[in-house]
Amino acid sequence: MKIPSPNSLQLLTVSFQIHKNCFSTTAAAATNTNLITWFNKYFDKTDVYSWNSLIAELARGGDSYESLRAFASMRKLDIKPNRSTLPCAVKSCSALFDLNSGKQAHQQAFVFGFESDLFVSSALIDMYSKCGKLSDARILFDEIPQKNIVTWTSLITGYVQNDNAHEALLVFKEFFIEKSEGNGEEVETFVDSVAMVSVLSACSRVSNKEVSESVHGVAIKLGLDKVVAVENTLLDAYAKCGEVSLSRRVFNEMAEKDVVSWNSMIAVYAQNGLSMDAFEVFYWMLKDGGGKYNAITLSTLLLACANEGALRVGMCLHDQVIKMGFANNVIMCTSIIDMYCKCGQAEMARNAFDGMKEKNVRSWTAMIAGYGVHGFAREALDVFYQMIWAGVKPNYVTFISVLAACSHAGFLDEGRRWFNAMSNEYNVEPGIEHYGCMVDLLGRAGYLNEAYNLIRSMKVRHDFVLWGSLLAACRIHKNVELGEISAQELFKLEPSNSGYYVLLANIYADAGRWKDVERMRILMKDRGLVKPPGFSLVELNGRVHVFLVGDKEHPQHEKIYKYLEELSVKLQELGYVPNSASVLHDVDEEEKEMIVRVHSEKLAVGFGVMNSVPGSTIHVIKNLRVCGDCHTVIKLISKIVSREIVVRDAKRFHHFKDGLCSCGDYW
DNA sequence: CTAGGGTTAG
Repeated sequence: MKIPSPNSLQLLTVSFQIHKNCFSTTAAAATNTNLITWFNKYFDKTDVYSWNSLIAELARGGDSYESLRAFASMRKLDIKPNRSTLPCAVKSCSALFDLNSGKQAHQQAFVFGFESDLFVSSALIDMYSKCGKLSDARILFDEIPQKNIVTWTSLITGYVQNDNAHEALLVFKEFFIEKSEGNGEEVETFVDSVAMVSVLSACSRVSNKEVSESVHGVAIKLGLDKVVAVENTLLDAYAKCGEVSLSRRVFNEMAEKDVVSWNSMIAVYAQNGLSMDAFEVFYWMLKDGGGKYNAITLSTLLLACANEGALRVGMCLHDQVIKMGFANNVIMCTSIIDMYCKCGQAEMARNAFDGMKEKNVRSWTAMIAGYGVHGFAREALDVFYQMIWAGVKPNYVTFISVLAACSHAGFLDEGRRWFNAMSNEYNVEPGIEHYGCMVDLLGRAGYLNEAYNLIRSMKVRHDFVLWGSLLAACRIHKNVELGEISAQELFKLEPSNSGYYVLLANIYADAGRWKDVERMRILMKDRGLVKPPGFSLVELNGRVHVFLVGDKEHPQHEKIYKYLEELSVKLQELGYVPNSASVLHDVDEEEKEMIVRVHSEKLAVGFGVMNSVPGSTIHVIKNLRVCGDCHTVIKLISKIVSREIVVRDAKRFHHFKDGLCSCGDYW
């Protein structure tokens, strides 16, 4: 689980008084009642049209299972299906991912001579590709002599949904060229908005700006660029290749926006860490969008809260989820678990998790990952064992979470065991992330050479995560030689990430190699790199307070400095000596000490202690990793003031209590 | 009485 970096330097003060603005969940019943009335009055079991209506109506209403049952009953009575019967029946098979019924329907189509009917064959192509049988879909497609746009679209969508967007685009290109060669007009009548959406969804997965732009051009030329669904997919396609501002432009230029448009824009912002923008669009949606939002809206907003660590808003959203009747929605609950974990509330996450009626792999994984970043490896592994006991098959991400949990707590033996078991017993091949966890785990335990050899022996390609983990381990275990090797790799992989230069500089500083420290400083300067400013957030009474290094903006800053001065006397009584090694040595000793003393996390903790009820837990969120000196100080503060202090940094959670930290001083 | 599409979680 990656810990997001909070982005909001503004105060996130959100009041949530919008309970009336939501989609009614009780409106659906009416259509079913109508169907039953109709059924009792007019249904003639000997009439194929009656059956068709029934099958079609059930399929439209989303009850594919009943639709298929109706088809089976009809066949039992020996009523011959006509050309309208089969497409609906096949569609229901696709919706249920029921390959066997699909094959039977295919057989029926063959028997009754509808195999080459375009409606039937399109539905069959869709059915085979949704059931993962893309090659069968392709065979069917190739056998159709006169294809129409729906046939082509079915195949294109098939490729997209089977993770081959590249091939999907090639199919579209083939179609486009074929049609353009005859005469240009034919293409215009041939491509419709559904096809356009399908092609654009392929673009969004390929995530290449030029490709998306050229398909956008095609859409404009064909006059399809003002169709809402096309615009929505286009918005997504631009976002997926990192062009958030182009997404916003598409969004702004839309004449009409539907709930998908709003949700997509909110999701784009939330996924890119622009949480405030996500909320701004949401408020705009409430005002101008008719105020109708749904489960997906809430799910994306929960992600924004998770990014910011905005617990209060997250709890309001949770409340709203319950009020709107989404509490049993698996995706929704998983978002809630994720939000609570990233807001430092592992217990609340666990409550939400235990209350779930049904869980899927992702829900289990979210809980395991959540416990992991908190350093609660025992709990994470217990959930993992329960998951296996429940018969849920762990996937690639589950094993990342399990190994990450082990690495955050230093569970070397269990980490090794699961690293081996994942491929041997569960058929999941380790990828870069799993290796990353193992490097972390070995590095933490001091097996630096073993970690180094593991990286060197890897079959998968190298990555900054691996060398980054090793570099961090070298810092802790003061290994200059391997630290230099790791840093060299990292400079090649990510030359503009200032963090690596700072880490290596700190390793040199610890070894007293000041010339090398100076060399790093000059190197950073030459490459125009600056250390991003650190800031910390504390949420208090629904307001988020932001502290920068040496902050003088916060209304209480003078009081906080005074309080920290008082604390520092007590700290020194406990034997604390300021350690400024975490500061890049570009300032003289005295100034360094000053900077360390006013690191944002110290200010945030001081503020939290001063302004909250004695005995209550303090939650702080930091955008960078917590510095060594602050870590020591916060440990001692937790003892002096008898408070539990929870700090989320860029990598994990630290639970400070009674002078100790849950990370075991390794992070 | 008939086919194909867009947004969400690790």
